Amino acid sequence: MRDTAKRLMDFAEARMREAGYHGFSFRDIGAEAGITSASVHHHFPTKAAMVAAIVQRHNARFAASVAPRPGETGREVIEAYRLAFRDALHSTGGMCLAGMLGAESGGLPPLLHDEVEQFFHDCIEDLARRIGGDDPRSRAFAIMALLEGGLILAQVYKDAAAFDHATADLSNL
Amino acid sequence: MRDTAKRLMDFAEARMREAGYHGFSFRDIGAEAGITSASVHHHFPTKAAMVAAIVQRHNARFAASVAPRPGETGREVIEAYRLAFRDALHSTGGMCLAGMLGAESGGLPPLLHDEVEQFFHDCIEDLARRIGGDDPRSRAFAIMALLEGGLILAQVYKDAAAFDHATADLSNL
DNA sequence: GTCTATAATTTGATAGAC
DNA sequence: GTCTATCAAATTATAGAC
Repeated sequence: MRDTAKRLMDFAEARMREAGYHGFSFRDIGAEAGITSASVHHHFPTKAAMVAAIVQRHNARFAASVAPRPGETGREVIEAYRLAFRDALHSTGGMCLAGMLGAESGGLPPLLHDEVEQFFHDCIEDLARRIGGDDPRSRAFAIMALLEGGLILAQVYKDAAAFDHATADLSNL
Repeated sequence: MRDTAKRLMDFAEARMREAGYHGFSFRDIGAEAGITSASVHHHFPTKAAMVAAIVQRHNARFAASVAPRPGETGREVIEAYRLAFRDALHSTGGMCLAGMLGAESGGLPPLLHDEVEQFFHDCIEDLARRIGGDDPRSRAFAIMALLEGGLILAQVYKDAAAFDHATADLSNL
């Protein structure tokens, strides 16, 4: 069933957000799902293809979680992004998937790098359109940088509060 | 000679800043230095020990590069940090070593995590003491997050200018 | 300090039975 | 869809010669 594929993606994404692309093997996540690595290959032909599917799902989910709301202010848009990152941190933990793979991108298949770049491109263009104010594009870069860096601090301190400290003043950017 | 050990550390650090802890093997960096992996083991007993030495060197170098200057203002301290990150990006490229390993820390030997946490602890305490103003500790978190996230953007876009866009307004934090 | 040789393990992946 | 069996390659690491 498609359900097993979804569970495998969930396990793999969780491990990647904690430890990166090389942080899981098909054996690892197969064991979590109760199947062998050969069976994982039935659902995904290669590791790169599996991770590509996971990144696409991640990008779509994130876009949906920050969808525009009628009458929103610039500060509300920024706060929506902050809460989207914060919710992911509190629910599944670890880094933003795109942030992790972006950091590691020097050693990843090019296909993955393109999907990761798409995530940042979409977020920054979306923010720049919606936040208003002066030089919205540079501020969009700053917002994404602060959110991603805030997740690194939470990862280092193993404490989601570090993200809150780092982003407390985000909407004044 | 100790010179070979230093060159091996340089090669390994460069690869880690681009691709993470799993982004190099002893064979890789041995080949860059013109020796075999067995010879690399003569200089460093294990990969974890080698990376631990590299992180310690990185932490010390960074601390020296942002050493206090008499009469400095808070804004000058923040700018010194920004330039330290920017110089590293322009010279050797890639992520901050501590930022990369911090992101990946869920899959690293505990010893390495401790050294990475030490880097962030030292930076944040140092910033909090020197920047002045309101709530310096939270602002220190924000500064480190923005700098680390700015490097992720530069990595994703393969363009150091992304770091400059993200951190243009850093000293107003 | 460096080499050859090799061990032990892990990994990504395939073939073919059920 | 899942299994057993297996493969080729890579990785970390060690032993011992030069």
